[in-house]
Amino acid sequence: MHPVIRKASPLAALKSEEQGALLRALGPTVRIRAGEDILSDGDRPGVSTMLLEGVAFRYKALADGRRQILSFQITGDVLDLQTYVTRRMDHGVRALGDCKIATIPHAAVSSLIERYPGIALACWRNALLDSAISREWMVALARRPAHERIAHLFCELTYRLKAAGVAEGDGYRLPLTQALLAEAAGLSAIHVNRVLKMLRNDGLATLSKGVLTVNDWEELQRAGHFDPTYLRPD
Amino acid sequence: MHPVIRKASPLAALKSEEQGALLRALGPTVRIRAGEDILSDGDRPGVSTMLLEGVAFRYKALADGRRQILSFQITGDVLDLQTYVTRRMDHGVRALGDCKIATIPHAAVSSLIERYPGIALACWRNALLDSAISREWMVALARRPAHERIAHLFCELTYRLKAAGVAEGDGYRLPLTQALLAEAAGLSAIHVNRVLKMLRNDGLATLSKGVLTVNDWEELQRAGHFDPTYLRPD
DNA sequence: CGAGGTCTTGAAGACGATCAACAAACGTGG
DNA sequence: CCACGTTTGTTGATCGTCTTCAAGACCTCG
Repeated sequence: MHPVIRKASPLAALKSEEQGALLRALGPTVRIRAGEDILSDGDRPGVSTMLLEGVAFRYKALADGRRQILSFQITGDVLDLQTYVTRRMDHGVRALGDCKIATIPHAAVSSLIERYPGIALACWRNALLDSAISREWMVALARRPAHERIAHLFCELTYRLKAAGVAEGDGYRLPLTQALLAEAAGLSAIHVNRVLKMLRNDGLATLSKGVLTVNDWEELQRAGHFDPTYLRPD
Repeated sequence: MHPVIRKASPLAALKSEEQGALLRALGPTVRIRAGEDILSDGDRPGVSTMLLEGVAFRYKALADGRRQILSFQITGDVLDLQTYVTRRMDHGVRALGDCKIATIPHAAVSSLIERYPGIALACWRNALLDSAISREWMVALARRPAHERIAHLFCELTYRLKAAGVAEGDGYRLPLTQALLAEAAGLSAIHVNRVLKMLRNDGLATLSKGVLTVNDWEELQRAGHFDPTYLRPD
């Protein structure tokens, strides 16, 4: 299997004929450096973008300059299939660490989903997984206290990255600053700092110098009320 | 145009031939009373459900019994096209007021989207609109203070219901209790009460006996930082 | 070595939750 | 029609979580 079609991804179910067609439609690989926008709010791209390597995040900017991170995307995710239908991006997508991407012209998307129903279904599945993650995250933002939110986010990222075969072992590279974590969790950076200290002291997880170390996976899941069911599209 | 295919809905762009095919595929109309589940968490329906009349809401229950409302659905929305792909509901959908629904067997969905690409596209558009609303709501839950959240929610509902031609004038029926509003806004019912009092005293909006009256639309939009762009799929 | 980003800690204050009590509205049955 | 229990709405008081302000330590990289 091509490394971009990572295991456990919605694309993994594609027949090899379909995988080949999809990969052939991809344009050249482009490197994006950490912190750069892959897609900006208001863009009207004529292509759809696939994340080949690295971690990126969706975000919205508020009028006063604050930002809210909406979700994280990992290797193998299609970042803006939506622009194929709606044309205009209503949020930005930014590289967390260094990334590699490739694009597919919307016209090629058209003929792919027309010719290969399996690809259309896989894209649909991908979008539904994103929605499921959004729903779970809405509940966390609205109802869970700070330490549960952070624990839950750590669980989700760890689970997804491991399922994708991108992360291994107890500690893995995750170039997330406390400020970014605050923008994801709907908290202030200062409070994130205090929560991280608690998680560290309690021996659950440690985020330091861009490496997330999960010290007690069972307890971390409990702390974040994490149930991975929503990540398995069944 | 059939009243179910309400104006401004993603389905409104369908050719009349496609509309006819869609409507013929619908099963008999079923009445649902206020407060009843249309779909429950964990359901594996063999049909997809369309909301013909009324307002419903998606929700998730937390382990401790609290609930979070994820979104509101109105006349013409397809409630669980997702089960066509993922089979299992990961949240519930409940009737806010009395509703009418009709179902379409998944097999019929299959042949519809196969035969009429326009229907597939409209369904896709419908799903993307839901996602856009989720994103906006995530920002509100994470970053906006209570009165902005409530104002924003009132704006969104008013805008959508008017665009759909379901609500008219400055006051319209919306059987929303303060407790439910709290479950949607991620607040306590008591605080919702105080916020409503403020909105009422400031002459922005009044929610009383299941009727939402918008007293000052311009000011309400400002108070909620409401920009309807995200509701127009372009 | 200096500069900017990141992390850390303390103190004060705001926003919203919780607790407690009561009023008003509503539906039901007597 | 009234008595009632239940749901919904209202208000006050207290408390806790998280924010904001302020300052300093650490780290990395030119």
